[in-house]
Amino acid sequence: MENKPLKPRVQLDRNAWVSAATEVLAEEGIAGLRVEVLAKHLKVTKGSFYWHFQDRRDLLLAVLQVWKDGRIRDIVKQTRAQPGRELEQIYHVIDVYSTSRSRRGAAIELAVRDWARRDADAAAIVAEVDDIRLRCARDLFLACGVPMEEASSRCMLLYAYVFGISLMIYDKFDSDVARLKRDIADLIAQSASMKRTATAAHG
Amino acid sequence: MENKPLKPRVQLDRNAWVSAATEVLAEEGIAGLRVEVLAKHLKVTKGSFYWHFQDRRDLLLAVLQVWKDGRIRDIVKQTRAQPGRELEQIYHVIDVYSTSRSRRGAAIELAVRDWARRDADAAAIVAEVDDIRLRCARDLFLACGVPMEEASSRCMLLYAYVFGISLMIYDKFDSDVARLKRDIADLIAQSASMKRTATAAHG
DNA sequence: GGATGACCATACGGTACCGTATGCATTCCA
DNA sequence: TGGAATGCATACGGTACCGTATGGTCATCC
Repeated sequence: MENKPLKPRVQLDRNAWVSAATEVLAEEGIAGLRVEVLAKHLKVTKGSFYWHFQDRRDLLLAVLQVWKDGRIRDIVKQTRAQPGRELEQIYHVIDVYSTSRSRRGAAIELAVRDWARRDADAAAIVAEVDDIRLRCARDLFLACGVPMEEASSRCMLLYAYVFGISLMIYDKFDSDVARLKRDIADLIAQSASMKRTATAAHG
Repeated sequence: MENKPLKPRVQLDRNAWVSAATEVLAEEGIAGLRVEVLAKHLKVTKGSFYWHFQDRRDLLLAVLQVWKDGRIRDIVKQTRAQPGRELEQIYHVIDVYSTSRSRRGAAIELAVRDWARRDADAAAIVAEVDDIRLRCARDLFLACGVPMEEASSRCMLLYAYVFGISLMIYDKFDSDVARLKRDIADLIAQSASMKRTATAAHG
Protein backbone atom coordinates (compact mmCIF):
# COMPACT_ATOMS: atom_id res chain seq x y z
CA MET A 1 0.00 0.00 0.00
CA GLU A 2 1.53 3.26 -1.03
CA ASN A 3 0.55 6.52 0.49
CA LYS A 4 -1.27 7.32 -2.72
CA PRO A 5 -4.86 7.71 -1.51
CA LEU A 6 -7.17 5.23 -3.21
CA LYS A 7 -10.27 7.08 -2.12
CA PRO A 8 -9.15 10.72 -2.25
CA ARG A 9 -11.89 11.67 0.19
CA VAL A 10 -12.80 14.70 -1.81
CA GLN A 11 -13.25 17.43 0.70
CA LEU A 12 -15.48 20.32 -0.02
CA ASP A 13 -14.40 23.92 0.20
CA ARG A 14 -16.35 27.14 -0.12
CA ASN A 15 -15.86 27.15 -3.87
CA ALA A 16 -17.54 23.80 -4.27
CA TRP A 17 -20.50 25.02 -2.26
CA VAL A 18 -20.70 28.27 -4.22
CA SER A 19 -20.61 26.39 -7.52
CA ALA A 20 -23.36 24.05 -6.47
CA ALA A 21 -25.34 26.96 -5.08
CA THR A 22 -25.07 28.79 -8.39
CA GLU A 23 -26.39 25.72 -10.12
CA VAL A 24 -29.38 25.49 -7.82
CA LEU A 25 -29.93 29.23 -8.13
CA ALA A 26 -30.15 28.90 -11.90
CA GLU A 27 -32.72 26.14 -11.70
CA GLU A 28 -34.80 26.99 -8.65
CA GLY A 29 -34.25 30.68 -8.07
CA ILE A 30 -33.14 32.33 -4.88
CA ALA A 31 -36.10 30.99 -2.94
CA GLY A 32 -35.16 27.42 -3.79
CA LEU A 33 -31.59 27.89 -2.70
CA ARG A 34 -31.80 26.22 0.72
CA VAL A 35 -29.01 24.86 2.81
CA GLU A 36 -30.34 21.35 3.26
CA VAL A 37 -31.30 21.03 -0.38
CA LEU A 38 -27.82 22.05 -1.36
CA ALA A 39 -26.27 19.60 1.06
CA LYS A 40 -28.30 16.75 -0.37
CA HIS A 41 -27.20 17.90 -3.81
CA LEU A 42 -23.58 17.54 -2.71
CA LYS A 43 -24.25 14.26 -0.89
CA VAL A 44 -23.25 15.58 2.49
CA THR A 45 -25.19 16.89 5.46
CA LYS A 46 -25.56 20.47 6.52
CA GLY A 47 -22.99 19.83 9.22
CA SER A 48 -20.49 20.35 6.44
CA PHE A 49 -22.16 23.53 5.28
CA TYR A 50 -22.02 25.21 8.66
CA TRP A 51 -18.37 24.38 8.88
CA HIS A 52 -17.60 26.40 5.76
CA PHE A 53 -20.21 29.13 6.14
CA GLN A 54 -21.52 31.17 8.99
CA ASP A 55 -25.10 30.93 7.80
CA ARG A 56 -27.19 30.88 4.65
CA ARG A 57 -26.63 34.57 3.97
CA ASP A 58 -22.89 34.04 4.08
CA LEU A 59 -23.25 31.64 1.17
CA LEU A 60 -25.55 33.96 -0.75
CA LEU A 61 -23.12 36.85 -0.54
CA ALA A 62 -20.35 34.57 -1.74
CA VAL A 63 -22.48 33.52 -4.70
CA LEU A 64 -23.10 37.17 -5.52
CA GLN A 65 -19.43 38.02 -5.34
CA VAL A 66 -18.37 35.17 -7.59
CA TRP A 67 -21.12 36.03 -10.06
CA LYS A 68 -20.06 39.64 -10.15
CA ASP A 69 -16.41 38.86 -10.75
CA GLY A 70 -17.26 36.42 -13.51
CA ARG A 71 -19.59 38.86 -15.25
CA ILE A 72 -17.05 41.66 -15.15
CA ARG A 73 -14.30 39.45 -16.51
CA ASP A 74 -16.63 38.24 -19.21
CA ILE A 75 -17.87 41.60 -20.39
CA VAL A 76 -14.36 43.02 -20.58
CA LYS A 77 -13.37 40.03 -22.67
CA GLN A 78 -16.42 40.11 -24.94
CA THR A 79 -16.11 43.82 -25.72
CA ARG A 80 -12.41 43.89 -26.47
CA ALA A 81 -12.33 44.43 -30.21
CA GLN A 82 -9.53 44.69 -32.71
CA PRO A 83 -9.36 48.25 -34.02
CA GLY A 84 -11.72 48.67 -36.95
CA ARG A 85 -13.81 45.64 -36.07
CA GLU A 86 -15.92 47.19 -33.34
CA LEU A 87 -19.19 46.76 -35.20
CA GLU A 88 -18.52 43.06 -35.55
CA GLN A 89 -17.91 42.96 -31.84
CA ILE A 90 -21.28 44.60 -31.15
CA TYR A 91 -23.00 41.84 -33.08
CA HIS A 92 -20.92 39.35 -31.15
CA VAL A 93 -22.06 40.78 -27.83
CA ILE A 94 -25.71 40.63 -28.88
CA ASP A 95 -25.21 37.04 -29.94
CA VAL A 96 -23.40 35.69 -26.89
CA TYR A 97 -25.79 37.34 -24.45
CA SER A 98 -28.77 36.05 -26.35
CA THR A 99 -30.67 33.30 -24.56
CA SER A 100 -30.24 30.53 -27.04
CA ARG A 101 -26.49 30.84 -26.77
CA SER A 102 -26.21 30.28 -23.05
CA ARG A 103 -29.39 29.05 -21.45
CA ARG A 104 -27.63 28.53 -18.16
CA GLY A 105 -26.10 31.98 -18.10
CA ALA A 106 -29.44 33.58 -18.85
CA ALA A 107 -31.11 31.58 -16.09
CA ILE A 108 -28.57 32.79 -13.54
CA GLU A 109 -28.87 36.32 -14.83
CA LEU A 110 -32.65 36.28 -14.35
CA ALA A 111 -32.42 34.63 -10.96
CA VAL A 112 -29.95 37.21 -9.70
CA ARG A 113 -32.06 40.08 -11.01
CA ASP A 114 -35.20 38.68 -9.47
CA TRP A 115 -33.27 38.35 -6.24
CA ALA A 116 -32.08 41.95 -6.57
CA ARG A 117 -35.66 43.18 -6.58
CA ARG A 118 -35.99 42.32 -2.91
CA ASP A 119 -32.43 42.37 -1.60
CA ALA A 120 -30.28 45.47 -1.31
CA ASP A 121 -26.98 43.60 -1.51
CA ALA A 122 -27.98 41.83 -4.69
CA ALA A 123 -29.27 45.10 -6.12
CA ALA A 124 -25.93 46.78 -5.45
CA ILE A 125 -24.08 44.02 -7.27
CA VAL A 126 -26.44 44.16 -10.24
CA ALA A 127 -26.07 47.93 -10.39
CA GLU A 128 -22.30 47.58 -10.51
CA VAL A 129 -22.41 44.93 -13.23
CA ASP A 130 -24.91 46.89 -15.30
CA ASP A 131 -22.86 50.04 -15.12
CA ILE A 132 -19.69 48.31 -16.28
CA ARG A 133 -21.49 46.45 -19.05
CA LEU A 134 -23.17 49.59 -20.32
CA ARG A 135 -19.90 51.50 -20.39
CA CYS A 136 -18.10 48.70 -22.20
CA ALA A 137 -20.82 48.43 -24.82
CA ARG A 138 -21.03 52.19 -25.21
CA ASP A 139 -17.31 52.33 -25.89
CA LEU A 140 -17.84 49.98 -28.80
CA PHE A 141 -20.46 52.27 -30.31
CA LEU A 142 -18.25 55.29 -29.72
CA ALA A 143 -15.41 53.52 -31.51
CA CYS A 144 -17.77 53.02 -34.46
CA GLY A 145 -18.21 56.76 -34.72
CA VAL A 146 -21.59 56.93 -33.06
CA PRO A 147 -22.03 60.13 -31.02
CA MET A 148 -22.16 59.92 -27.25
CA GLU A 149 -25.88 60.23 -26.63
CA GLU A 150 -26.84 57.81 -29.35
CA ALA A 151 -24.20 55.37 -28.13
CA SER A 152 -25.78 55.52 -24.67
CA SER A 153 -29.23 54.88 -26.07
CA ARG A 154 -28.15 51.99 -28.23
CA CYS A 155 -26.15 50.15 -25.59
CA MET A 156 -29.03 50.50 -23.14
CA LEU A 157 -31.39 49.15 -25.77
CA LEU A 158 -28.95 46.34 -26.42
CA TYR A 159 -28.93 45.07 -22.85
CA ALA A 160 -32.61 45.66 -22.21
CA TYR A 161 -33.27 43.61 -25.32
CA VAL A 162 -31.07 40.63 -24.44
CA PHE A 163 -32.50 40.41 -20.93
CA GLY A 164 -36.04 41.08 -22.04
CA ILE A 165 -36.05 38.53 -24.81
CA SER A 166 -35.12 35.83 -22.30
CA LEU A 167 -38.32 36.64 -20.42
CA MET A 168 -40.60 36.21 -23.40
CA ILE A 169 -42.26 33.16 -24.89
CA TYR A 170 -42.70 33.80 -28.57
CA ASP A 171 -42.71 30.37 -30.20
CA LYS A 172 -46.07 30.87 -31.83
CA PHE A 173 -45.40 34.37 -33.09
CA ASP A 174 -42.90 33.94 -35.88
CA SER A 175 -41.66 30.86 -37.64
CA ASP A 176 -38.25 32.22 -38.60
CA VAL A 177 -36.74 33.17 -35.28
CA ALA A 178 -33.24 33.27 -36.70
CA ARG A 179 -34.14 35.95 -39.20
CA LEU A 180 -36.06 37.84 -36.54
CA LYS A 181 -33.07 37.95 -34.25
CA ARG A 182 -30.75 39.00 -37.06
CA ASP A 183 -33.04 41.86 -37.96
CA ILE A 184 -33.33 42.98 -34.35
CA ALA A 185 -29.56 42.92 -34.01
CA ASP A 186 -29.41 45.21 -37.03
CA LEU A 187 -31.90 47.60 -35.47
CA ILE A 188 -29.79 47.83 -32.34
CA ALA A 189 -26.35 47.92 -33.92
CA GLN A 190 -26.71 49.83 -37.16
CA SER A 191 -26.60 53.58 -36.92
CA ALA A 192 -26.83 56.17 -39.69
CA SER A 193 -23.75 57.81 -38.25
CA MET A 194 -21.60 54.79 -38.98
CA LYS A 195 -19.34 54.62 -41.95
CA ARG A 196 -20.45 51.25 -43.15
CA THR A 197 -18.24 48.89 -45.09
CA ALA A 198 -19.35 45.94 -47.20
CA THR A 199 -18.26 43.34 -44.65
CA ALA A 200 -19.21 45.17 -41.50
CA ALA A 201 -22.81 44.09 -41.23
CA HIS A 202 -23.67 40.59 -40.11
CA GLY A 203 -20.07 40.06 -39.09
CA MET B 1 -81.63 50.42 16.21
CA GLU B 2 -82.47 50.04 12.59
CA ASN B 3 -81.60 46.97 10.62
CA LYS B 4 -78.81 48.98 8.97
CA PRO B 5 -75.76 46.88 9.84
CA LEU B 6 -73.22 48.79 11.90
CA LYS B 7 -70.47 46.29 11.30
CA PRO B 8 -71.17 45.05 7.78
CA ARG B 9 -69.20 41.87 8.43
CA VAL B 10 -67.40 42.09 5.10
CA GLN B 11 -67.22 38.57 3.82
CA LEU B 12 -64.45 37.54 1.55
CA ASP B 13 -64.93 35.93 -1.79
CA ARG B 14 -62.49 34.43 -4.27
CA ASN B 15 -61.95 37.80 -5.88
CA ALA B 16 -60.80 39.37 -2.65
CA TRP B 17 -58.32 36.57 -2.16
CA VAL B 18 -57.08 36.80 -5.73
CA SER B 19 -56.60 40.55 -5.42
CA ALA B 20 -54.64 40.21 -2.21
CA ALA B 21 -52.66 37.37 -3.70
CA THR B 22 -51.73 39.49 -6.70
CA GLU B 23 -50.52 42.17 -4.35
CA VAL B 24 -48.33 39.75 -2.44
CA LEU B 25 -47.12 38.26 -5.71
CA ALA B 26 -45.96 41.67 -6.86
CA GLU B 27 -44.04 42.31 -3.67
CA GLU B 28 -42.73 38.91 -2.65
CA GLY B 29 -42.79 36.84 -5.81
CA ILE B 30 -44.43 33.49 -6.29
CA ALA B 31 -42.34 31.87 -3.56
CA GLY B 32 -43.61 34.37 -1.01
CA LEU B 33 -47.21 33.80 -1.92
CA ARG B 34 -48.19 31.49 0.96
CA VAL B 35 -51.64 30.73 2.24
CA GLU B 36 -51.05 31.66 5.86
CA VAL B 37 -49.22 34.86 4.96
CA LEU B 38 -52.09 35.86 2.75
CA ALA B 39 -54.61 35.07 5.46
CA LYS B 40 -52.76 37.26 7.93
CA HIS B 41 -52.71 39.95 5.27
CA LEU B 42 -56.51 39.77 5.07
CA LYS B 43 -56.87 39.49 8.85
CA VAL B 44 -58.53 36.11 8.75
CA THR B 45 -57.27 32.59 9.29
CA LYS B 46 -56.62 30.00 6.66
CA GLY B 47 -59.87 28.35 7.61
CA SER B 48 -61.41 30.98 5.41
CA PHE B 49 -58.99 30.31 2.60
CA TYR B 50 -59.75 26.60 2.41
CA TRP B 51 -63.41 27.43 2.27
CA HIS B 52 -62.98 29.39 -0.96
CA PHE B 53 -60.15 27.40 -2.51
CA GLN B 54 -59.32 23.76 -2.86
CA ASP B 55 -55.65 24.31 -2.14
CA ARG B 56 -52.85 26.76 -2.80
CA ARG B 57 -52.58 25.79 -6.44
CA ASP B 58 -56.25 26.56 -6.94
CA LEU B 59 -55.53 30.12 -5.90
CA LEU B 60 -52.44 30.39 -8.07
CA LEU B 61 -54.33 29.32 -11.18
CA ALA B 62 -57.03 31.86 -10.39
CA VAL B 63 -54.39 34.57 -10.08
CA LEU B 64 -52.97 33.55 -13.43
CA GLN B 65 -56.36 33.63 -15.10
CA VAL B 66 -57.24 37.06 -13.76
CA TRP B 67 -53.84 38.37 -14.77
CA LYS B 68 -54.23 37.01 -18.27
CA ASP B 69 -57.67 38.51 -18.79
CA GLY B 70 -56.52 41.88 -17.53
CA ARG B 71 -53.44 41.92 -19.73
CA ILE B 72 -55.42 41.01 -22.82
CA ARG B 73 -58.04 43.65 -22.17
CA ASP B 74 -55.31 46.18 -21.57
CA ILE B 75 -53.27 45.50 -24.67
CA VAL B 76 -56.30 45.61 -26.90
CA LYS B 77 -57.19 48.96 -25.38
CA GLN B 78 -53.68 50.39 -25.55
CA THR B 79 -53.15 49.47 -29.20
CA ARG B 80 -56.47 50.71 -30.53
CA ALA B 81 -55.46 53.76 -32.54
CA GLN B 82 -57.41 56.29 -34.48
CA PRO B 83 -56.62 55.90 -38.18
CA GLY B 84 -53.55 57.88 -39.11
CA ARG B 85 -52.29 58.11 -35.53
CA GLU B 86 -50.77 54.67 -35.25
CA LEU B 87 -47.23 55.93 -34.74
CA GLU B 88 -48.40 58.03 -31.83
CA GLN B 89 -49.97 54.93 -30.42
CA ILE B 90 -46.69 53.01 -30.69
CA TYR B 91 -45.00 55.67 -28.59
CA HIS B 92 -47.90 55.45 -26.20
CA VAL B 93 -47.46 51.70 -25.81
CA ILE B 94 -43.75 52.07 -25.14
CA ASP B 95 -44.53 54.70 -22.54
CA VAL B 96 -47.27 52.94 -20.61
CA TYR B 97 -45.38 49.66 -20.46
CA SER B 98 -42.27 51.40 -19.27
CA THR B 99 -41.39 50.71 -15.66
CA SER B 100 -41.57 54.21 -14.30
CA ARG B 101 -45.15 54.47 -15.48
CA SER B 102 -46.51 51.51 -13.56
CA ARG B 103 -44.14 50.13 -11.01
CA ARG B 104 -46.76 47.77 -9.70
CA GLY B 105 -47.66 46.42 -13.11
CA ALA B 106 -44.02 45.80 -13.93
CA ALA B 107 -43.50 44.00 -10.64
CA ILE B 108 -46.39 41.65 -11.36
CA GLU B 109 -45.17 41.15 -14.89
CA LEU B 110 -41.73 40.12 -13.67
CA ALA B 111 -43.11 37.92 -10.93
CA VAL B 112 -45.36 36.07 -13.35
CA ARG B 113 -42.55 35.58 -15.83
CA ASP B 114 -40.19 34.33 -13.16
CA TRP B 115 -42.93 31.96 -12.09
CA ALA B 116 -43.38 30.83 -15.70
CA ARG B 117 -39.78 29.70 -15.85
CA ARG B 118 -40.57 26.79 -13.52
CA ASP B 119 -44.29 26.23 -14.00
CA ALA B 120 -45.89 24.94 -17.16
CA ASP B 121 -49.29 26.50 -16.48
CA ALA B 122 -47.80 29.92 -15.92
CA ALA B 123 -45.66 29.50 -19.02
CA ALA B 124 -48.72 28.72 -21.11
CA ILE B 125 -50.46 31.87 -19.90
CA VAL B 126 -47.40 34.01 -20.58
CA ALA B 127 -47.09 32.51 -24.05
CA GLU B 128 -50.68 33.40 -24.79
CA VAL B 129 -50.31 36.95 -23.52
CA ASP B 130 -47.06 37.47 -25.40
CA ASP B 131 -48.55 36.24 -28.63
CA ILE B 132 -51.52 38.57 -28.41
CA ARG B 133 -49.39 41.53 -27.43
CA LEU B 134 -46.93 40.95 -30.24
CA ARG B 135 -49.71 40.71 -32.81
CA CYS B 136 -51.41 43.87 -31.55
CA ALA B 137 -48.17 45.81 -31.65
CA ARG B 138 -47.25 44.43 -35.02
CA ASP B 139 -50.56 45.59 -36.42
CA LEU B 140 -49.68 49.13 -35.39
CA PHE B 141 -46.41 48.97 -37.29
CA LEU B 142 -48.16 47.47 -40.29
CA ALA B 143 -50.65 50.30 -40.22
CA CYS B 144 -47.73 52.72 -40.32
CA GLY B 145 -46.63 51.20 -43.61
CA VAL B 146 -43.83 49.09 -42.20
CA PRO B 147 -43.42 45.80 -44.07
CA MET B 148 -44.35 42.55 -42.33
CA GLU B 149 -40.93 41.23 -41.39
CA GLU B 150 -39.70 44.55 -40.09
CA ALA B 151 -42.93 45.03 -38.15
CA SER B 152 -42.31 41.66 -36.49
CA SER B 153 -38.77 42.60 -35.57
CA ARG B 154 -39.72 45.99 -34.19
CA CYS B 155 -42.61 44.83 -32.05
CA MET B 156 -40.48 42.03 -30.61
CA LEU B 157 -37.75 44.56 -29.87
CA LEU B 158 -40.37 46.81 -28.29
CA TYR B 159 -41.54 44.25 -25.76
CA ALA B 160 -38.12 42.81 -25.04
CA TYR B 161 -37.01 46.35 -24.31
CA VAL B 162 -39.83 47.28 -21.94
CA PHE B 163 -39.44 44.05 -19.96
CA GLY B 164 -35.65 44.15 -20.06
CA ILE B 165 -35.36 47.74 -18.91
CA SER B 166 -37.36 46.88 -15.81
CA LEU B 167 -34.68 44.33 -14.92
CA MET B 168 -31.79 46.76 -15.12
CA ILE B 169 -30.33 49.16 -12.57
CA TYR B 170 -28.82 52.04 -14.50
CA ASP B 171 -28.96 55.01 -12.13
CA LYS B 172 -25.25 55.65 -12.35
CA PHE B 173 -24.97 55.30 -16.10
CA ASP B 174 -26.68 58.35 -17.50
CA SER B 175 -27.89 61.49 -15.82
CA ASP B 176 -30.65 62.30 -18.31
CA VAL B 177 -32.80 59.20 -18.22
CA ALA B 178 -35.76 60.99 -19.81
CA ARG B 179 -33.79 61.83 -22.93
CA LEU B 180 -32.35 58.34 -22.99
CA LYS B 181 -35.78 56.76 -22.97
CA ARG B 182 -37.07 59.14 -25.63
CA ASP B 183 -34.17 58.27 -27.90
CA ILE B 184 -34.66 54.54 -27.35
CA ALA B 185 -38.35 54.90 -28.18
CA ASP B 186 -37.30 56.53 -31.43
CA LEU B 187 -34.94 53.68 -32.23
CA ILE B 188 -37.75 51.18 -31.74
CA ALA B 189 -40.57 53.10 -33.38
CA GLN B 190 -39.06 55.02 -36.24
CA SER B 191 -38.60 53.16 -39.48
CA ALA B 192 -37.21 54.38 -42.78
CA SER B 193 -40.22 52.90 -44.48
CA MET B 194 -42.58 55.25 -42.68
CA LYS B 195 -43.95 58.33 -44.34
CA ARG B 196 -43.11 60.69 -41.55
CA THR B 197 -45.04 63.85 -40.88
CA ALA B 198 -43.91 66.83 -38.82
CA THR B 199 -46.06 65.94 -35.85
CA ALA B 200 -45.72 62.20 -35.98
CA ALA B 201 -42.56 61.80 -33.94
CA HIS B 202 -42.65 62.28 -30.19
CA GLY B 203 -46.42 62.25 -30.32
C1' DG C 1 -87.89 30.43 15.64
C1' DG C 2 -85.55 26.41 14.40
C1' DA C 3 -83.10 24.37 10.61
C1' DT C 4 -79.80 25.17 7.04
C1' DG C 5 -75.92 26.66 4.84
C1' DA C 6 -72.19 30.20 4.24
C1' DC C 7 -68.19 31.71 6.33
C1' DC C 8 -64.61 31.58 9.51
C1' DA C 9 -61.70 30.12 13.97
C1' DT C 10 -59.23 26.65 16.29
C1' DA C 11 -56.64 22.72 16.72
C1' DC C 12 -54.02 19.09 14.82
C1' DG C 13 -50.46 16.13 12.28
C1' DG C 14 -47.03 16.42 9.04
C1' DT C 15 -43.03 18.38 6.28
C1' DA C 16 -39.26 21.25 5.21
C1' DC C 17 -36.43 24.24 6.60
C1' DC C 18 -32.80 27.08 9.90
C1' DG C 19 -29.09 27.18 13.09
C1' DT C 20 -26.61 24.93 17.21
C1' DA C 21 -24.41 21.42 19.84
C1' DT C 22 -21.75 17.68 19.99
C1' DG C 23 -19.51 13.56 18.67
C1' DC C 24 -16.53 10.92 15.39
C1' DA C 25 -13.15 10.10 11.90
C1' DT C 26 -9.26 11.55 9.37
C1' DT C 27 -5.15 14.30 8.61
C1' DC C 28 -1.43 17.19 10.06
C1' DC C 29 2.37 18.12 12.78
C1' DA C 30 5.59 18.55 16.65
C1' DT D 1 2.82 8.83 18.24
C1' DG D 2 -0.13 11.42 20.54
C1' DG D 3 -2.43 15.53 20.52
C1' DA D 4 -4.61 19.45 17.59
C1' DA D 5 -7.05 20.79 13.90
C1' DT D 6 -9.97 19.79 9.97
C1' DG D 7 -14.17 18.11 7.88
C1' DC D 8 -18.30 16.05 8.38
C1' DA D 9 -22.42 13.25 10.71
C1' DT D 10 -26.05 13.10 14.02
C1' DA D 11 -29.32 14.88 16.95
C1' DC D 12 -31.98 18.58 18.67
C1' DG D 13 -35.13 22.72 19.33
C1' DG D 14 -37.52 26.03 16.87
C1' DT D 15 -40.24 28.24 13.02
C1' DA D 16 -43.07 28.52 9.08
C1' DC D 17 -45.63 26.45 6.25
C1' DC D 18 -49.48 22.87 4.13
C1' DG D 19 -53.85 20.66 4.32
C1' DT D 20 -57.67 18.47 7.29
C1' DA D 21 -61.04 18.05 10.82
C1' DT D 22 -64.24 20.03 13.51
C1' DG D 23 -66.69 23.34 15.84
C1' DG D 24 -68.73 28.08 16.26
C1' DT D 25 -71.31 32.15 14.49
C1' DC D 26 -73.83 34.56 11.80
C1' DA D 27 -77.66 35.48 8.08
C1' DT D 28 -81.55 33.60 5.70
C1' DC D 29 -85.69 31.30 4.62
C1' DC D 30 -89.30 28.61 5.33
